[in-house]
Amino acid sequence: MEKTRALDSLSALSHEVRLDVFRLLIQAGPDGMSAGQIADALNIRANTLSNNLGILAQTGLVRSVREGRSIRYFAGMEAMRSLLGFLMQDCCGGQAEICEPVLNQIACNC
Amino acid sequence: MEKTRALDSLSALSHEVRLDVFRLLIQAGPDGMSAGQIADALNIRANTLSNNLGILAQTGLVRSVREGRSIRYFAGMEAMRSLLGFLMQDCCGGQAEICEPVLNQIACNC
DNA sequence: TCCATAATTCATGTAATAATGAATTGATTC
DNA sequence: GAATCAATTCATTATTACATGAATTATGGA
Repeated sequence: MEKTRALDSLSALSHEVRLDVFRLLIQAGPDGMSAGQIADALNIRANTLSNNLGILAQTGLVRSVREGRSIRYFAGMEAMRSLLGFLMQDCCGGQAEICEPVLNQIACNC
Repeated sequence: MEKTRALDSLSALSHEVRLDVFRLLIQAGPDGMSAGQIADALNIRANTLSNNLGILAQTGLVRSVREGRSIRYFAGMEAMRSLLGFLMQDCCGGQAEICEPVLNQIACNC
């Protein structure tokens, strides 16, 4: 992951609504949730949520699929894992072999 | 980890200087680096760096120890690990047992 | 075709963040 | 105890992000 994307990802998560949305989708797992379900669950206005979903989606931290007149959102586990990889890159003074196998397991079967 | 601290941590990392500093300290490992060494390595003014180290330190993402007239900084691996735990909490629709053992290994022997 | 629902886009006023120069605190050495 | 070096604090200015109300696009059903 390049630095610009890491910064965008971290910036996306450093906002209460977006953090709540991301964690909700993490917890929802493979089923995901529609925008309306997210708005109801977190009590957020539709346009505010839409803006923030867009910001998360730009980073890959959430993905979306249209289903009829709804749009279903999912946590982007791959983006999450590569963000963690970037943060921990060359950890511990070059002994990367200690950390990288761990990070490779964050995929979490979702 | 409570949400407020997670937001502060993510906000701290979503800034180019602070992200560079954090990753540099991750790479430096257990030896850490003095503020002056960090400033030299990243070509940052002393007061700018000091402000940003302070913001990182508030979150626990960096720790510091005075050594004579220098101050030595380290990456705060424990804070990092608990941030990841918060982000991934109750991952995958309640099947937390898939993810938590992985996160517990991020400690990375540093 | 017309209406209702789901979600997004746009425009605006407000508030939070950041970089810099100057001054200050703390620790060492002569 | 004066001088020096390392790091921090303070005050100012400029930039950026945010929430909201109103309008718009897209889909499905009557």
